[in-house]
Amino acid sequence: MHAANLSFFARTGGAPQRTRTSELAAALADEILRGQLAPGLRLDEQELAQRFRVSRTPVREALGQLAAAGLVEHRPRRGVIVAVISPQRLHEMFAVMAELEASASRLAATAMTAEERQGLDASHRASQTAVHHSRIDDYEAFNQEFHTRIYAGCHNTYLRDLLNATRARLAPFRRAQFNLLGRLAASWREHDAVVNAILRGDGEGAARAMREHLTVVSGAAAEYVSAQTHQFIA
Amino acid sequence: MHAANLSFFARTGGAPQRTRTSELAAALADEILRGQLAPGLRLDEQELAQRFRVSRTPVREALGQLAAAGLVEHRPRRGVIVAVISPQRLHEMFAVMAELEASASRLAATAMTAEERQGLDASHRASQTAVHHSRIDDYEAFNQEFHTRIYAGCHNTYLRDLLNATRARLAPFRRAQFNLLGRLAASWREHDAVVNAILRGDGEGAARAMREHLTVVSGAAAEYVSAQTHQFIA
DNA sequence: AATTTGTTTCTTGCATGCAAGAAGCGGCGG
DNA sequence: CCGCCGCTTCTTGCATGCAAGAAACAAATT
Repeated sequence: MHAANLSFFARTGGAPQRTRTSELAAALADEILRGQLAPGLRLDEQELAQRFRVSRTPVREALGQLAAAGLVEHRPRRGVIVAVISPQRLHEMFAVMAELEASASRLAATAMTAEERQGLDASHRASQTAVHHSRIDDYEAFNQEFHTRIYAGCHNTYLRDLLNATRARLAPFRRAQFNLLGRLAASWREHDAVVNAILRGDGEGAARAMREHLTVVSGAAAEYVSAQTHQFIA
Repeated sequence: MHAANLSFFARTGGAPQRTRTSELAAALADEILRGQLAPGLRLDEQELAQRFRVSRTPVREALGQLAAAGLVEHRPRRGVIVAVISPQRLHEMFAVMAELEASASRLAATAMTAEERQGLDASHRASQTAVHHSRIDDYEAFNQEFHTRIYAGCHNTYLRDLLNATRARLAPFRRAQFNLLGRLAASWREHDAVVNAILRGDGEGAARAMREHLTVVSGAAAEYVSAQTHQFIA
């Protein structure tokens, strides 16, 4: 799985117009979101400049933009570190993620086109075989698609931006592939509730189903990560 | 009313540590959010450098951060312009604002402390006199306070950040003081529904009431602005 | 021995310089 | 008369240089 598409710095649409600063920002964001640069790690300007064969200027500009996006923390005159997310804040972000997805579901229930509804339904049905055969990786792909389809279906680019940004910031903490095996069937049933509500245009029901679904998942993930957060405190 | 606190660049907590770049970013964000720099306006690096008596470097860094935050648009090799918000996107943002506030209300209904509930109730009751005397300015202040108290009451700093950011970006379009007079009593009743739901711990009810409240307000504002958006296109 | 202060070194923040694109313009051709 | 092409100029993007602040270290004093 390539995390690059999670990055809101991958401005590679239309007229890409690559500039060193933007490439650096995208590359660093990617490494951070993938967890290759651990939270708390100090990012040295010179070191990065050497590594990417550029001067310190574009490095500084990229770091500044990452700081504005919240991926790194900038202590004036004291350097830049990869943002450290406290367990508290992690819980908050998961909670907001659930709320945002619930909102997207509500909007999607009334805004989706017939084609979008069909596509969502088809994808969801297809995922059922992955459940039957306990193919976790396949299901995970369907799971991604499920959420992405709903993001698209809400027809609200601002909400999609918020969702993608939040999802990206949570990405490093999802790697855990937390015992999805045991939840495969349950997850599908939860998805089913969301899909049915959306198909019948029940926004409120879709929102509630999605919120419940994510509250379960988020809870587990947050617990899991919180338990081992010490490794990030360094 | 000073808009500085609306800016997410006003990182003036703890160790302020002023750096020219951060001051520039805050100052420019402020001017943009106040509408002093019209959307579409081209921001010349040299000109800004002269105006703020600094070199181009901090100006460039500040602009890069504003671009990362979405307040300006960066066309590589072609300069930076103040972000233009289409009527479409404006509608979307208002819709998301309503969803976010609804979520905050839901969370507040269960997370608020006894003191916070008392404070909300007291403030809301006090605002009633402003309605009786049709004192719009007073009511507007209470209105602000009402929303701020709910932001605080949800006990979720990430959600608060999203709310503040969205509210800030919408600020330039709210200036319109759209015929609040006629809505004074209605607004208070809508607030009343939210407050009652929160006080009785009814998250779902609070969310619904808040969403309805904001859908009314947002709709009006969006219409109003869309109608005269041409002035921003140029 | 511990703490504090002075010094050294290293990093950051900003200014400046230079080269590569982009916009504007004049001339040429259709 | 209009459109296209090369040139000029201006702006941006990046590199480099320098000074101020912070961290690290050492020495001296209590």
